[in-house]
Amino acid sequence: MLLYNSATHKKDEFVPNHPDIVKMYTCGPTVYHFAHIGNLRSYIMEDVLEKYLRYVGYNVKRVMNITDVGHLTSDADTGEDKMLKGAKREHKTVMEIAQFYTDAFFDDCRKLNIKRPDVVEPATNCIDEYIKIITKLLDTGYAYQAGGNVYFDTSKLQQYYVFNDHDADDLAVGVREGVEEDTNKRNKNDFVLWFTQSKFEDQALKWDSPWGVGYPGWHIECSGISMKHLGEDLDIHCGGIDNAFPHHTNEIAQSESYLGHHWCNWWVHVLHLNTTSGKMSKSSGEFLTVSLLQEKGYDPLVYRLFCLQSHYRKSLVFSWENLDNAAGAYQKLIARIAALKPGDGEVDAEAQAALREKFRTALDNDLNTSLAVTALYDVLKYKTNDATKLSLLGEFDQVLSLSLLEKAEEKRQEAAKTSTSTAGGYTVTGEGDSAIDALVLQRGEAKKAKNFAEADRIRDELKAQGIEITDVPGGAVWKRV
RNA sequence: GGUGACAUAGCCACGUGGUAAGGCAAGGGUCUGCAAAACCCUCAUUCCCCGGUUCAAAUCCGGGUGUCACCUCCA
Repeated sequence: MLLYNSATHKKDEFVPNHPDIVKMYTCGPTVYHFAHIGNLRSYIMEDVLEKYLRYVGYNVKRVMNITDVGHLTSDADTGEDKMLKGAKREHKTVMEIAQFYTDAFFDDCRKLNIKRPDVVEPATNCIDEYIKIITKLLDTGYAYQAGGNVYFDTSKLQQYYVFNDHDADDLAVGVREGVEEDTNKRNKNDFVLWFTQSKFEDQALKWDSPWGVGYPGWHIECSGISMKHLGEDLDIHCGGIDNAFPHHTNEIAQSESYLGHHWCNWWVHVLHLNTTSGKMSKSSGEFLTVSLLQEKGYDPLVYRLFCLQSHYRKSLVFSWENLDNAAGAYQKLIARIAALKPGDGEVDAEAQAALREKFRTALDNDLNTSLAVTALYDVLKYKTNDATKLSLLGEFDQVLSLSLLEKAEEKRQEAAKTSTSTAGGYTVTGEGDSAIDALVLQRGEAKKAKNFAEADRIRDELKAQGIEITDVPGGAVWKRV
């Protein structure tokens, strides 16, 4: 498959380092607050990538970190630890905050059918790894101590900027006011590998190290965790586009300096979800969470479909109108699948191969999920039996994870879970409530007598109770909506 | 200021040189007392603008304009 690589700025044919396994690393959440749906867009798209790799036959080992320490609100030495900030806000300990929001994150993932990575590793579990790496970087001259901290020396590198052509001097311009310069740094881009106790007042998370009691910098975490679980090389490293610089740039710097050789082959960056007024963030505008979508009556999978209809390398604009668009599409899609008959015919291998080809061609081209969704409609429209269609839809959904067959089955069962009352040749089908059946029968009588005012009155009355009546030949069907 | 993207119908969106996918919405029809649902049909002579290359350009090149992101915590 062709997969765009931020490091080469083009689509390259994906070939893993080892034929039997794809090593994939994903930057996980900083668990100081709920994830917003923009955060989750990245995880949805990465989930599709992982599942597609498995679908085409690769074994995948995927590792994700949980940032529960060391991620500062500023890249200088003066920022506040995000975890500590979250803990202060909610009057809890850092570990309580981490646990709570880690659980919340995976709960959101579950709702969006995002598979849990094979390895999920909190940053605080790997302190020894970081110390090992930092020690060697100091020994080999890639790092230095200053002001109690350990810094990575970017001037020791041949090429620091990997993803874009920044000029070091450009970085000075446009730096936001209020960010204090860290005078310990020898070079503007140097970053902290290890903070010492000077950063701590009375918080619990600190570890002993050769350079004093302290805690690790943010960037060292991903390098350490990746190497711990995936070894000295990596096929794919993914994350949000904002991580490209400085986070991933710094990861490459420290990892390759430590290893002495090339580290990761593919860098996959997912673009942001924006609102109509700009970038989505936790601090401004509506804080859009999966729970909020649910409160507003949306199935979280509607949001997944919304993301899949776009491409991961295009920024996507969220609006309620756009989400409604996806909601309508999802509902119709499920209804059409529910109308297919499971036992209808033998699976037609020839038809299957033709349709499968379209699906694979789409995803083989840098994960074109929009066309992969179109492939679902191609299946529904194709002139073949329902058994073939259902088998293909189920197969494609291994990758797309829209719960197509499950939702369709639910819909079928809902339709089957009904009772009927009959009077005068008029059959009422409902959810088993004789009082409501009686009213609907009354409406049938009124209709028969051409008393449409009365018929509509009863329909309105039931509608006020959240009950919807649909006329069918020889009777009516009612359900709670 | 630097860097990198993007610009296709009312909306979302595919398309990477050979007569503009798909979805949502909308309109018309079948059905219905009316609705709803379902099904059928319709819906961009044109792809931000101006030049150029070519037998052929939404696609390539040059120049504009606009939007967004990153450079600074953020997925």
